[in-house]
Amino acid sequence: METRELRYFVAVAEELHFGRAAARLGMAQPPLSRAISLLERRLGATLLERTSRAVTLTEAGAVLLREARAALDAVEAAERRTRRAALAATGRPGVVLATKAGASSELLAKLLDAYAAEPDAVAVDLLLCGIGEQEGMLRDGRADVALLHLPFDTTSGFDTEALRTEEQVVILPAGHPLASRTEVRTAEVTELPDLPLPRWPERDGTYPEGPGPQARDHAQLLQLIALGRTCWIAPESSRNQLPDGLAAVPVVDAPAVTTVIAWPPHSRSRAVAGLVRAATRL
Amino acid sequence: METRELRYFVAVAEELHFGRAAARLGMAQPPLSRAISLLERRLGATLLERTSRAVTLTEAGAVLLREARAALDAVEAAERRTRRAALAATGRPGVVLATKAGASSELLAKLLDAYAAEPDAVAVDLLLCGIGEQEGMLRDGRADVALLHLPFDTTSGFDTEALRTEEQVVILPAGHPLASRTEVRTAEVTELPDLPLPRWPERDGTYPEGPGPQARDHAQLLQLIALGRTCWIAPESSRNQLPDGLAAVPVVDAPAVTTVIAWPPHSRSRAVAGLVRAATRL
DNA sequence: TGGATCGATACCCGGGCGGTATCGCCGCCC
DNA sequence: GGGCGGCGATACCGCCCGGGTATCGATCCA
Repeated sequence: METRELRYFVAVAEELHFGRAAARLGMAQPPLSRAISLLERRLGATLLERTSRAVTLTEAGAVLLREARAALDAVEAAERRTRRAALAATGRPGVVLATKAGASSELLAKLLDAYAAEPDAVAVDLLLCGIGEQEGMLRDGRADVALLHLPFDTTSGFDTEALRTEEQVVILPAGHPLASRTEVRTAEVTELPDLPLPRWPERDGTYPEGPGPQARDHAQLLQLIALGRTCWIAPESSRNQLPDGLAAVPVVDAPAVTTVIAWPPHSRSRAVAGLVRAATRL
Repeated sequence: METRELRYFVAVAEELHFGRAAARLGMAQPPLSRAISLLERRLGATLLERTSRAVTLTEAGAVLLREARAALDAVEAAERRTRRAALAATGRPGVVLATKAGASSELLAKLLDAYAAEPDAVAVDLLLCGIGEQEGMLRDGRADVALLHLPFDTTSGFDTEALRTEEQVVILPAGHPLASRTEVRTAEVTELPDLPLPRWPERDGTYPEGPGPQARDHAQLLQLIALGRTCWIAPESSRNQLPDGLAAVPVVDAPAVTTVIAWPPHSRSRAVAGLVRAATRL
């Protein structure tokens, strides 16, 4: 199987429409139809059920869609990492660290300092990601190593080392009734009619429906809380950078957040190894 | 990048010789040379350093070799798993479980029994592997799920669930001086001049050099021990199936062996999920 | 210095991939 | 209910690219 065929199949399987898939691939519809049916013949499997009105995935098609995405990610990663390796050999070497935009910068700063102190440290390029984007970055080679936050992110398929576990707090306007409490429960926070939880943009840039205000980044969020429009549950380390006018109260039944450093399992890069070593020594 | 190019590069990188690589690929040498240099041009990276007497990998080439192998495994897995899914849809569904040939069958039997009792259980095809082969089987789709043994196997890149941890024993002829001891240390076993550890075949079928007798499988090994030609360190569960004339003595400083069930991280198969569920309930 | 080895280059050919035109099928709507 | 529109499949065509043979050029060894 060639990656071209996999790309074609993924396009059709995602669009469930040969015409649109062909447009997305920048080609005409007939050769795409042919390529798919040839693929089906070679695999000895029906991947798509077509009527002239609708295209649906078969069981085998669903399997191939999952596996093809993983395979294409691996091929893309091969290409990107090779390019980066070549660049590193003849120029400035570096390593790409993916981290959640707006996450506590304290641990990150300590990590960067500790790594910079290593004898063979190279430049660390930070890749600030939206929520849950880091895994894809690692998988397709845009990043070499990432900081993930359990249980929100999944470490599935990566090698990891746990760095720190912390409880969560709710961040409120200082004047709010709950702000004077010594602790709260999750239910009390999520059901506050006056402070609905904010809405974050999806991958496509649109916001989900709901009562909460729209927030695009960490700074906006803090502003919205200060204005008394929303509240937010966050790891307790975010207390350290809390501006005036905001209060943090422990949420006793919220799951503990574990920060882990993760890297692709076959990574043999000195830089990644160095970062991991520095991280575990923190 | 097309998988064809990756296959070409891996062949050359492994052989470090364009002629031999071309022969292995069943093609002539000139188009192979062209394909590689085209790949290098497109990547903007020198992958191989050639003199007319020797070919060596560059830094970038080494990266691509590792990544390309992983990517090709993923593509192969996509193909195999799709074929199996299609087969399962129109015939007898099944799941392939890779396990070490000659490992303790007791845990395996319990697992198979527990899974068979599940309401939607399908047939489990056993794939008996040589030492350390299971990981490759999982990676390239020849197996759907595997039983691995830490610390000998690595679970890198898979999702896992630990099933059991056990200490190790040394298996000796019953009449041997050590057989009456209540415990021994690793050094005492590995340095026995009268019972050198056996040699296992490599991937290519050849045996490493050494004093020990050659063994091909578990039965042969037990025979060799009974004959007083060798000894062997194994998990204590192997005591259960020990024939007459053999004795087992705990090795106090040998690492504990953990049996884990492992599966590819993006697996969504009902059968794999069922097996894992059954395994964790043991 | 000549031969052997090995990768690169030059040139040619055929198949496969992508394009256009068109068909066949099936809902839908007037 | 028949015409129409949307959609995937088929037919056919042209061209590019991947693979083949012949040969060159460099390097090492005798």
